[in-house]
Amino acid sequence: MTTAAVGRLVALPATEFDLDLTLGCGQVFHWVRAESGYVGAIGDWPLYVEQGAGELLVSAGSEDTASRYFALDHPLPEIYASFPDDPALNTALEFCRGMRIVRQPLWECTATFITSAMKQVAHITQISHVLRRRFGRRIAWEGPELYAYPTPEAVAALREEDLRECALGYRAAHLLGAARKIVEGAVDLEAIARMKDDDEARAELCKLPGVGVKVANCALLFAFERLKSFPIDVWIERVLRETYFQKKRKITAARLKEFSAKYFGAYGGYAQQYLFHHARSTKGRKTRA
DNA sequence: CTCCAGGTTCCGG
DNA sequence: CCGGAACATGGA
Repeated sequence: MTTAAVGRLVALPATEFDLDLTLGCGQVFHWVRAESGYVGAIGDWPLYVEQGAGELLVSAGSEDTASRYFALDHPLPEIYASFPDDPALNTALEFCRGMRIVRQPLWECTATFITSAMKQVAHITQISHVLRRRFGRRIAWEGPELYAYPTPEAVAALREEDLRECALGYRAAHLLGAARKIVEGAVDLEAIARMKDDDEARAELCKLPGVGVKVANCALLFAFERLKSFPIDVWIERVLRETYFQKKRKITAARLKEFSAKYFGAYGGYAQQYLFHHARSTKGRKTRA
């Protein structure tokens, strides 16, 4: 790929922004490295993006779309100041400084996390690309091949068998059922986005097959702009138990939920993602005594 | 081969 | 409310 293929680049001021962390922390799965940056789609909008010094370089004409997607308006200093002051979170913060929670398209994010159940990040990425290539719309631009995530309508029209062929396993029925409920109008993602109350939004999302509390919380955090939302997966549960509940037994899921909601505060989702990425990135490595 | 992965759903105490 | 088991697939 040449730079000419992605057109002229424009610099967006972006202090406290780390592109590698933001795209590599496991919140979004379809961006691929190209040139000195990444290419990917924001919905059906093609984009090349590159880290600059204190700025983000994006294809000309994509400034507004990119600014919103990469959440350049999130007040990171304020968010960091809101974090509880404890060693585990401080370590994660220094490791992840500049990582932002992006604003993903509603369906794309919800669907992706439906397919994420009991899957490693590498496999979630693979599934995302296969679904896009097979059932998504090809995006016209001069850069590398890009496909939009398949719409609810496109997925709803498939057979479960079509999805099983994409290595979705038992998640195929979930994704198909979710798409159909949305197409039928039984669940309205845009309406959920307008809900004031996070609990109400979560309950509505959980009406979709394949969406339980954890997947709903991921969608709320990564797409519905609910920065307090605190998804508890196997990694975070491990961190919580080992860091904040040492030696205590019989800590139920309800107890973990109650603790995390109270302890991590208004930007709990940011804290969660920093703890998550740090834990995953340092797994298996010896910690200096 | 065994174990585990950004879980959800269904079923018994 | 809580714990177990089933559910698919692939990487380590």
